[in-house]
Amino acid sequence: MPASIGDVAAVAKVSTATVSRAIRGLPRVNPTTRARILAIADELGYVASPSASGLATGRTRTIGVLAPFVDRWYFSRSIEGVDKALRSNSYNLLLFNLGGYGRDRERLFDRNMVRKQIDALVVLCLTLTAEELDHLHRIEIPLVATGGAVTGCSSIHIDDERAAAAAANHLLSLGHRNIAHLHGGAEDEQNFTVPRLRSKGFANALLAQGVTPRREWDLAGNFTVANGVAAARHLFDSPGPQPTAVFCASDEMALGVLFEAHRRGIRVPEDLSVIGIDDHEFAEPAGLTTIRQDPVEQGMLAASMLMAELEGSTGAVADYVAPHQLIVRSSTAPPRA
Amino acid sequence: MPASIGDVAAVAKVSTATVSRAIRGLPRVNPTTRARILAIADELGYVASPSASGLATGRTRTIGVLAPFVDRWYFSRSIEGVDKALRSNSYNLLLFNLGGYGRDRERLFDRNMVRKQIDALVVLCLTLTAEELDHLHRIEIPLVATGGAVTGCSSIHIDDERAAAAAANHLLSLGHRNIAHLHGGAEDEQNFTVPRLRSKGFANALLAQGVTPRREWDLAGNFTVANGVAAARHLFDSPGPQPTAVFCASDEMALGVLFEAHRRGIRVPEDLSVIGIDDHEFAEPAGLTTIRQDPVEQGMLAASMLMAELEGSTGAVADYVAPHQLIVRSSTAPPRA
DNA sequence: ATGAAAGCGCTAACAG
DNA sequence: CTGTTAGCGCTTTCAT
Repeated sequence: MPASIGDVAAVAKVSTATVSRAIRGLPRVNPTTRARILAIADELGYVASPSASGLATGRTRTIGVLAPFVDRWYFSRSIEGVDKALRSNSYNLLLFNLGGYGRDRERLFDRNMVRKQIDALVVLCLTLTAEELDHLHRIEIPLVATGGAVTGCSSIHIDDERAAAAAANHLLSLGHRNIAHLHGGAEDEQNFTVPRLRSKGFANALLAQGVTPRREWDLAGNFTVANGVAAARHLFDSPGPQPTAVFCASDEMALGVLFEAHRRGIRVPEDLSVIGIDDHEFAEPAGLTTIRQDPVEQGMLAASMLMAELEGSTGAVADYVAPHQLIVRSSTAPPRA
Repeated sequence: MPASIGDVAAVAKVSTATVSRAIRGLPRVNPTTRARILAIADELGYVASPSASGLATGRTRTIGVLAPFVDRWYFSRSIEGVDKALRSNSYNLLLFNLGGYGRDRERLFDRNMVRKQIDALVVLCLTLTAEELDHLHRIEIPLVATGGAVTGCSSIHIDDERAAAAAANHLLSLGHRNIAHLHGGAEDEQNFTVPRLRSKGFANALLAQGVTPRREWDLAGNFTVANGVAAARHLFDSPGPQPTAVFCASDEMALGVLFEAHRRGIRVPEDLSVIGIDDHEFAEPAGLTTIRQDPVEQGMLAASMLMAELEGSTGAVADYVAPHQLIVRSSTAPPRA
């Protein structure tokens, strides 16, 4: 029922080839003819079938986004960014949600995905196995990772080590020496290099000031609020000396610490300073000091690189270190004398 | 380069028709032959081209999700739900993000979208214009809305009026009579019936107890934390009597109120009770009393209905009232005597 | 149970 | 500037 290119051609009394050229704005078609064709196409409500042109050209004008989660801050913001860039260029966004790490990656890589289905792919915060990368490269589509380095493909991300160091240095410069560390847990570290880098940046910053991180103040979370709360409970319940500050590898965890501290009457920043990384939507309302990064920008950049590459700009996809910035709010202050 | 059905057929020494049947598990193909074909297909890494089969069948095995935002709680959770259901049935998810209300809806509806591109569509929390609905129906694909009623199409959502009433009744039963109301703003109300329904449920519940909502305690937010903070500031800064409780039409706004109250030393629930709707990921960590709803379930249901309809179960797409439930935490208590 | 052949709707040379 | 002619890769009658 929907008008096909043949219908338009018939009404316009031209060949389908001409209609195709006219609609796609290709050269070598009389301006008058083009106008007439466009008018007719519009009237008939004609829109080229993606399947048909996809079959004919090998291009789907669709870019895939592979993410382990879609409902966590970094991911949903990145998707927003990717979409924003695609939207203004009439590209479609096909979402591949793993629903956690590990999950059914295999099925996704082996079959369904990426098989004449998308023209390019952006991988969000995921470390790919050599096999997966190989599979992806074999399919020969442009590829870019965001939110963390991925060996074997270009990526866009902040310098996590320096970002963590910046957070640590902020606390150190305020005079803190007893700093707890809430980082990503085992699962995250396995799937993702970021937690490791942030931990390293934190530890080195302390060491550089002659401060030795304490074993008992090293907590594992998994980047979620719930785990921030759990870690804070564990920390606050521990006997022995308490830290005067806590560095969290993500704002979500930091917010969890804030909630738990509040519940216990531990005043922030008077009794405890808290700093995170991200500048999550809730950071400003909560007065959380943090190291800001902008996943929307990163996602837009990733999509733009991919589209440029697809349009022929070889080399458009490249590594990029996104900026980060310390945002001081009210959750950090000098330790009590 | 990627193996095509012809390659498989050639190696198996059968026709492409047989390969097609074998791969898709259709009847009328010798078990032995099928096994051989499957083995060969696997070895060759053969996967049918979606464009080609899409062109031949008119089915894309892709379902679209239309949302005004992707990075807000309800939406990202709904997407997760839709995806979860699709994933287990090898359907793809094409994301149409409006990037706000109004935006470039026209372009989306007129061209790109929904044109041999998706088999069905789920619309998230969006009121469609008669024209848009007409356009969608004209394309004759199954359609279902989530998170709010949409005239002219089936939808899945909680009974917002009763949910709001439940929240109000909780406060009333605790003894509150001076209750502020933080609801959706103009833009939300225009695009979306939910805010109106929640406001109505709240007001009626109060009226039923002989309590008249006060004009000056009626604040407009837009469902975000930032606006919750802004509204709370406005409320707390106002001269005259202060309410003993505030009902927020969403948890995100309620969390904003919590943050601002905390900043000012207003104790919750001693000085002020706060209740929201949603059971946002941060509600439990923050101790926020709320009316719970589960967008993941709603999204899964929406996707399941659509897939069933596509598989031939006419009438599978239908209206459904999702459950809601009062979750009492530590942000509500009787008003001080 | 299997094959031959005709498309699905569009694009891409190649002519004219 | 425009038309002809092949496909793109898969599905689907209709035969056999």
